[in-house]
This record gives sequence, C-alpha cells and structure tokens, in this order.
Amino acid sequence: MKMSRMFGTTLRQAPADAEIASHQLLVRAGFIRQLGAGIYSLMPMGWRSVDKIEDVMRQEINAIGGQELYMPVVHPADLWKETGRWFQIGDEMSRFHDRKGHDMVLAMTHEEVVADLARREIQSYKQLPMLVYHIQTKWRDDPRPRAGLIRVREFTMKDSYSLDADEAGLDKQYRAHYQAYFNIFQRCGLSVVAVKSDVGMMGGSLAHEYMYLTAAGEDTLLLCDKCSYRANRQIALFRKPKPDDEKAAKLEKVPTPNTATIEDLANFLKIPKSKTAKALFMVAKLNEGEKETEKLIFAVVRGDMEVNETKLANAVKAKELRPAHAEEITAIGAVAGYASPIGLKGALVVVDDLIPLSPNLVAGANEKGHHFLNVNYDRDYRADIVADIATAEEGYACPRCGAPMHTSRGVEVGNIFKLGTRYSAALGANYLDESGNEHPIVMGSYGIGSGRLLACVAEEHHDEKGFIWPVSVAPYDVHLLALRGGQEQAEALYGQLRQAGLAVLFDDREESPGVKFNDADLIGLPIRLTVSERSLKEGGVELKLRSSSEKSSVKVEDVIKEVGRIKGQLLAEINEKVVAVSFEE
RNA sequence: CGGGGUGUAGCGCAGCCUGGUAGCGCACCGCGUUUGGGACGCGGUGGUCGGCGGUUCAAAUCCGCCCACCCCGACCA
Repeated sequence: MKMSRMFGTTLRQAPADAEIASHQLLVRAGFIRQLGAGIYSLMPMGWRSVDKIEDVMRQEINAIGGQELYMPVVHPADLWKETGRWFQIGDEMSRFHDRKGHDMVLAMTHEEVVADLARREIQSYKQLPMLVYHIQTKWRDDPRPRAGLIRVREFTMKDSYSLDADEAGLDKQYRAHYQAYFNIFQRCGLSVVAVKSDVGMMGGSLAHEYMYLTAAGEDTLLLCDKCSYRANRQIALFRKPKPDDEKAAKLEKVPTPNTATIEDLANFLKIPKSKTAKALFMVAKLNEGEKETEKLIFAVVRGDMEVNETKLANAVKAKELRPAHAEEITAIGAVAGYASPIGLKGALVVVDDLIPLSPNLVAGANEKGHHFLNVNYDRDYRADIVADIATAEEGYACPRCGAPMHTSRGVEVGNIFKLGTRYSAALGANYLDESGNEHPIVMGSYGIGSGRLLACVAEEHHDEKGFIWPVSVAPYDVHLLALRGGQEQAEALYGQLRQAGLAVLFDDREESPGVKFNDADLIGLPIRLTVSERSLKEGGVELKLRSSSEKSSVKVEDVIKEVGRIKGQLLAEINEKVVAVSFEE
C-alpha cells in the first residue's frame, strides 16, 4: 500500500477525550474513527489488524473441530421469548418492530439461534459432539462505553458453541477451548490469565474469563501467587479469619450518638471494626414462576468487610439488585445507620457465613443513636439465608492455600461458559441416545471480542512514540521509506517485496524525513526499511526493527531474503510462547 | 440512571466574565527554497460558534430548554 493513497491519515494530536494509550494511538495512527458513543469505524489499517486477529481465531477454533458458519444480527423476538431472555434482559438489548409490527431484536449473542439450528439439525447422538462458530457483529447497548475500543456498544465477536450429548462431552470441549484461547491470545502477543468468573445472565455451571492485566482494566481480580488461585472479585472466595473464642455476653442496648457509619461507631466504642455488624439494604428483582417480584434484602457482613453484590444476588437468586430507597427501609421498621436484623419483619435477611461464628458483635438497635452490644446469632436473631456474601480484598487469605492474595485490574478479552441445557431445554433441542431416549443437548459458549483484543494488544505493545506491533497483528510487515535519492530504488523494492509475499506499507509521500520517521514509529510496523542517497552510498538499504534502536545496512539484492528471514524469526519467537497450559477448574 | 465536565474549521485551543467585523497553532491547497528525526517564506481554502427558544438595536458571549460527547459509579466481550 502506498501511503500517498491511504484512506485515513495520521494525527499529530490525539482527540482530547482519548485518555488511555491504546485509544489515543489507535486514533492518531489512523486505525479507528469514532462515529458515536461506543461506535467506531475501523479504518483500512485497523481492519487489516482485526482481520489478522480473526484469522488466528479461525485457525485455532478450526483446529479443535470448529465449523464456521454465519448467523444473523437481526432475530425475531419469538426465539428470545421462548428462552425467556426477552423478559430477563433489560435495556442492554435493543428491540424494534419490523413493518408488520413483529417484535425484533438486535443480537447480543447467539445461543438462541444456535439452539434453534440444533433442534432442526441434530436428531441423534451419532451427530454429536459438534462445534460451530462465527465471527459476527454484536450490539449491546452498554450504559457506559469507554476507553476507545476497550468497551463499545457495537463490536465483532468470535463466538463458538459446543453441542454435546452429556456433561463429559461438554467438559472435553470446554477444556479444548480453555487451551485454544490461550493459544489465540499468545499468538496475538497478549499475555492473559484465566480466572473463574460469575456465570451471569448466560446461566450455566462453570465459567472462566481471560484477563489481560492492566491498570486500565475495569475488573478487579484476586490472584494467589503461591497456589495460582485466580478469580474475578465478583465471585472470589477467601479463607475467613477465625473469630475470637468468647462466651456469649448479655445483650445490651447503649446510646451511640452520631455513629451512622461503622467507622464512627468503632471509634466511639473504641472497638475494632471486626467486632461490629454492618447492614446493607438492597432490593432484589426475583422471578417467581412467570411473575417478577421485588423483595427487600437485609444483608449483614462483619463491619470490616464489604458486601459483594454478585455473591448476594446469587445467594438470593436475584436477577437484579438495586439499593433500597429510604421509604422501603423505614417501612420494615429499620433505621438506616442504626439497623439490625433483630426484630425486623418483612425483609429477607441474608447474613455472611462468618457472622454466626462471630460472638458478641455490635449491631444497630433500629433506633436512631442506639446500638446493641453483644449481639449473637441464633440467640438474638436468625437469618433466612446464611451464605458467603463478603467481598475479597487485597491481602485476604487464599481459599485454597491460605497465603495472602493480591489484587490486580484486568480487561476481560474472552470468556468460556458451560451452559448446560438451559437453552436446549427451553427450545426443545433434543437428541435420541442409543436406547432411543430423548435428552436435551448439552451446550457451551465461548467468546472473544476482536476489537477489544486489538485494543489490548495496542495497550500492551507501545512506547511513547507509537505502536510496536507483534508481527502477527501488524497491519503490514514492512514500512518502506523513500527519502531523497532513494525513490526509484524504493519503488522497485516495493514491487519485489510484495512479489515475495510480504505486506508492505510504502511511504512514497513528499514529506520531510522527520515526518516519515515519526509516522513509521507511530504506526509501529515491525520492520522498517529506509532507502535514500545516503543508505545507497553506505551499501544499500537501512533496516531497523521497531522494537530495537539498532540499524543495519543491507545490500539491495539481499533485502527480500533478509526481511523474509526476520519476519520468520519474529513469528517463531511468538509461536514459542504457545504452550500447553494446565486446566485450572 | 446518579455525580462531574466539555461542545468555536479535520485535530488541539483562545475569545464568553464586561454583548458590537470569529481568531491562533497544526493539518490542507498554490508557488518557491529545503530534504536522515515532526523545515522555511509568500499567498490561500475551510466555521449554521452543538440545537431550539428567549432577552436586546445587536448574542459565540446573557437566560431557559434540549441534544451530543467524555470522565467517575451501578452492567459486560
């Protein structure tokens, strides 16, 4: 490609609203342009990189038996009503009517369509297992898109779907993806960790997220260096401290003026926060059969801990949680800031499993300015549900080995889910086993967002001047610069390099050397060739890798071979890192 | 949806407080000089000042409403 003809120019300054490096550089280098909030065009160079990423995904998914197909972006709503998600999913799914007035949806994901296809195509256990996938547009009307391509509303995703006769088959395909995903990220030059994650709206029994660790990430992860336990904070377990071994003391109401926060209360009574109980009011949306109901949740954790909303939602099987309004709290006789589960009616009381083990806590008295001392579970109150609902924090003990865990921020670049039979059962996607008995097909789903992956690779591989693309993701292999006195020779090389199967970006513009060098650094192709009067005088063509500051001179007749050799070497370096990983449940 | 912020040329910004001819840098076009790390000179092109309404002789500027975009929280690849 000749740069003089390239659609999309480089910018000296990034738009003011771009904050993180990948966003700024992708815009400056001319890879992406914004159309609206969370809506981007991929310019020719950005598209080439995405195309290469998607090619890697194809190779790896094909290698584990995937068959590529293509499913629509617009779905009749009936299908989503059949599985119930039409009713479960909120505004994140965009809906519209066609000209006949039928409900339609824009696809957020494709479990429904796959299950629908499966119920038509699969009749027998002899047809299983099966793996299908596509690379397709998804629309998710995210309330808050941000950070360039990291989080957008329209994006393309490689999503694969496994179909099996039983759990064992699913497990096999799940493990195959577990490895294939590591291969994909590694081949794109991105280091990731797999963490256990919440199954969320997808339903199912087991899920992992692939996380690229970066401060720009939105998820918090808990990582144990000692035993390699890794989990998203949303579900991360931890070994809870052993409470003091004390005899239950007498319940006592004491005045505690102006102590609406745990901090103030602990200071006032001169006790550690761990000797208090913290209350939180949430309202849960629950599905009871067809009906949707709301229920006030009274959650209790020890004062030194925080309630984990994901764990809480899972404990009460809520589809959604929101903070309770003030009126809802007073309606059950509780007083915000001085609330306690003692003597409450009408709320679903959920206490963290550490609470029943912790004697003599300080809890609210449901009276402004008063608390109870020596509150003991069982003797003074009972909960409807006892479960782990506390949030894991930096330094908390690993649930597996007890070592202190640390936290890190991460971007979710992919995930894998064991779906089970949720969709197949709902849609009647069944098969007959050897004895002629009917069973629902066991499904799994596996996704990687290609634009987000590009953004993460961009985030990982750059310096202050621009990108340093891994050769597997770079839009071109070679950046060929023609400077004064080298135009003719460069033009000839441009043809020869392409003839040799190399992807070349040829800077044939009438710009000053400084502009060309800076643009080359910004765009960040792996290999730079400079042809000029000076280089020719020094014996040929100057060769420099973007990743190194060393320059060398290559004879004109050796350039093709040398560039081919280096490209091969760069690829080999990346592929060396593609190794078998052990599966961490 | 809550909190904060910004909308003036393709990008970055000034002008607004105190109403009166819309400006600067970069980019872009023409001519000339220059040519290995974001060159220089001369001459140019380009703006419904986010939108609608109001106040006023007069609005980028004052007032109201709306919209868009960004950042921080509740959601996700």
